[in-house]
Amino acid sequence: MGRGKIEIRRIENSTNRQVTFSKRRAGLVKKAREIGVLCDAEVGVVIFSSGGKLYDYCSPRTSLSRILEKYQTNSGKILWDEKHKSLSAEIDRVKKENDNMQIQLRPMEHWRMHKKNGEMLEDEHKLLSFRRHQQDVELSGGMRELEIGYHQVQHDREFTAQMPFTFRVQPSHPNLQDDQ
Amino acid sequence: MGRGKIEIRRIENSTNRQVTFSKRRAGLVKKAREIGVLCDAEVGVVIFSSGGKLYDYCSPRTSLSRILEKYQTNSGKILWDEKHKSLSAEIDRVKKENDNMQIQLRPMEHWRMHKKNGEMLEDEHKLLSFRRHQQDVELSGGMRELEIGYHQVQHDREFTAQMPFTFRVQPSHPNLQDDQ
DNA sequence: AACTATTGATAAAG
DNA sequence: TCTTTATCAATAGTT
Repeated sequence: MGRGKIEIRRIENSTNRQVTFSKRRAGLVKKAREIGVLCDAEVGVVIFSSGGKLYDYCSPRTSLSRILEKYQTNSGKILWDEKHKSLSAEIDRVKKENDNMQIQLRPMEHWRMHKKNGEMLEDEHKLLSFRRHQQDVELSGGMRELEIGYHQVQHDREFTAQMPFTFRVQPSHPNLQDDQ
Repeated sequence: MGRGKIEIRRIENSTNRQVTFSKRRAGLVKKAREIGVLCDAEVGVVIFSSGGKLYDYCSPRTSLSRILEKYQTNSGKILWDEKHKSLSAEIDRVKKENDNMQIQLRPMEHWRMHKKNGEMLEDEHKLLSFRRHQQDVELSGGMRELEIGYHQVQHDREFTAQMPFTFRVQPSHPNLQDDQ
């Protein structure tokens, strides 16, 4: 449709190609809009010029995103394979890191439990801590080295901060079973 | 272009709409193919009929997938689908878990250094751990609950909420001041 | 960019 | 649906 018929093959003249591209791109988008309106269809168009410039059209009341979502569920094709793969790979990587840490944490977990269960009253907790601390002293034969480890293993920030080291008692104490 | 001019508005007659859709869809795809060849462009077209049927076209030597990849990098628009969102969310979640564990691990690392420094012998450590564990059992009145906690240590808050109240200890215990 | 002669697309009919 | 055909629309080449 023009002053003469043309073969459908790459236009070698760069200027002509550029001009034809502009004209036909406008035509394509117009057609896309028209079929959308006339036939109540959803249309998405993406065009890259030979220079790499991007143009696109999408029916109103939707988005390329939504159209492509529909495309995937309808066609079964996955358009995001690459991104999918890299995301999945990252998840695997981080999860492995996670597992490793969990293994390292395991020895601490029983210990940490106590702090968590909320069923131990504040006083009980203090007592237990105290007794543990004392055991540490007995075992190690001194306070100095253990203080560091003690504070850190405890892991309960508030408590650790509050626990006074000045507050030592004699080596022997009733234990809970004995109490009853 | 036809036996008469038509307004560009939804064709109410269902049959006409269907027929027009078929014709114009073919026309649109033809135009897409032509601009691709003539102008050395890449074109992707996705069409959904009002009945929800999918049609698409894509320039040869590429794929919708690749075109859309290019679309994203070029436009900066994100066409993520739901799966991607959920994958990204999972990455965030696992990474946070990771961070938490790292914080928990920190004290153990100090502790290990201790060990390396030779301030605590392996046997001493084992003994201490054992005695602590024993105390735990005594205090809580059993292992069962501990096992539960063991698996859930990571999710402190939820865990606290879930923890059954069955395993309380008696309210009265010697307090440290009284001991003396 | 506009113009316009021509071809191309297609609405309606068969 | 498919084909035909009369018309309108798109656009190649020109200015």
